[in-house]
Amino acid sequence: MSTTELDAVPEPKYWHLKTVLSDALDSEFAVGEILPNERELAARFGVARATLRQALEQLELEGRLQRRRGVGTTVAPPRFGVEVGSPEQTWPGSPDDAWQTGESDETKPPTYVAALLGQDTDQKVHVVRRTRMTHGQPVAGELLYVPHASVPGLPDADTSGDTARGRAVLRELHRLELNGLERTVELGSARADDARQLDRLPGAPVLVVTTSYYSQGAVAAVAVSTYRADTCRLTFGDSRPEPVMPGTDAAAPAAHRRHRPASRLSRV
Amino acid sequence: MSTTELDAVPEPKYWHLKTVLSDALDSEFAVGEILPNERELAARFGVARATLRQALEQLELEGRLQRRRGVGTTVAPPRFGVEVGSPEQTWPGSPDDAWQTGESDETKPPTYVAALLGQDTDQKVHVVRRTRMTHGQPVAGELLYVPHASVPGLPDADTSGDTARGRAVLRELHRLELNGLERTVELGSARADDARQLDRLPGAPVLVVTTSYYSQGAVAAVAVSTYRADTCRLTFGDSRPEPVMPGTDAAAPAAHRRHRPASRLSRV
DNA sequence: GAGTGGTCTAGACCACTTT
DNA sequence: AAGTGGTCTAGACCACTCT
Repeated sequence: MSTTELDAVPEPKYWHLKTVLSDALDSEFAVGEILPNERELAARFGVARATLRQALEQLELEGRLQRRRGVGTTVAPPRFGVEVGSPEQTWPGSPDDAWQTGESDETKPPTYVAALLGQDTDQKVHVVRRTRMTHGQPVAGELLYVPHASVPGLPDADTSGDTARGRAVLRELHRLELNGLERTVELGSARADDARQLDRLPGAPVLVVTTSYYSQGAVAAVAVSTYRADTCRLTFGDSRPEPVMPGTDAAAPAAHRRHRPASRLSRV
Repeated sequence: MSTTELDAVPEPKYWHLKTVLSDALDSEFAVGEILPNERELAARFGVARATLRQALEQLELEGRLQRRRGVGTTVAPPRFGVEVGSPEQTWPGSPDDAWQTGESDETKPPTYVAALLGQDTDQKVHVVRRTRMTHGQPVAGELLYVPHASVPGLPDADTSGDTARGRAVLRELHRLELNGLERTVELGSARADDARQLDRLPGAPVLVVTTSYYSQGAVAAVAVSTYRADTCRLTFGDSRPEPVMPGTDAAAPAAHRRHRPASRLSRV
């Protein structure tokens, strides 16, 4: 079996493998279909399992595959577009937002959050856990940090781990005027708790969105959201010059919510 | 039952290793310092090199380390914050933007770009290559796709691979009115050409930002930018609630351009 | 219990950079 | 030439999900 071509360019095997597999996915497999298992695939391509896995890992990173221990490897559907930056700026927990409020707690924030909030590290804040669902699947987890100063009306009674308390924090937060917000997006890997929440293994790649909510010139709250990087495509509707039409379902420019906007990573 | 449940959780070695290394980085190493080589580290921790590498890979993914073949592994500086979504919406190539215009070409766009542009796949468009530099390092590469319809004034003379032509395309583009834009962010892996441009190996993780520029209700141009995920933190200055005051320079909330907002991935 | 992906080992050689 | 990280192998065992 002369392996055809390309001895001139010492392309790594796993890289070439990835290309071959990628093509095969486009032409021979349907979404949701299960691939042959790793040992079989490795044998079929004449490589060690570790090499085969290196290719699969990349394809999973690109959202083309989904692997689950004990089950198998399946062809992933195109990534969801999850809206992160809607033109109308609202506090977290607004009636229309896609998050489910979870437990609330009261702890010292991590240093980088304390820095964003402009307060000392040893000062406790409210922490509200939230989850974002799409198509019945959890796509993101969030920790919302709210300093006591932002929700002065909240009684101190501490029924920790209570979802009712989480809702109370959000309700109090809404009394403030929202003066703007700022976001950053970076790559991270899922901590153990995030991973569990997202139905992934620890270390899975996530997109970390950090949002600072401003009120009266100060940071009133900080949200750290971790989105599954394999299944999500974050969308920002910066957009639109026309008069704001809140409530109306995305009167955004047409032609982009297409049938299946093929990922840039698929075959052209 | 009677025994403590501590060993009930078999944490993977590489995961534990990563934690140990992460702590060591914070306490014993300075930015830029080189670590012992992989064989030595593996021996020191009593694991196989592959296992050690699994931990290093994660730390690199999180932007904590930087590895270069033939050189060694160094402690990475905190991620840059690169502004992606400024409040003032401008065409690419505006005088203040951070991009260097490169070669221009004329080819068929990939299918997903054609879809965004709302035109057939076999129809050629202008393609302008651009590079974004920060601190003397390339942090992003971009392909800007401009349909002929958007730049009717451009002569057809094709001196392909010319940077002057790239600038001409941008200049013509600026004649249009910009009516809004839309962005998506997703995780990808660097193609061979991107990798070369970003001084990384193919397959390196990148943040892919896709921007659709709208003019008169249609998509006038599409930019696909790939940022180094290991070194970049994308920032979006969504911000600002006050009545829209175009032209006025972002009266954005202060206190957020801090000295060095520690990454969420560093020790708390 | 059978089958899957996840972890781990102990080697080997290659591609690259520096000396 | 020496030293680094990058690729690859051929095994082994573990954790998990199904039936």
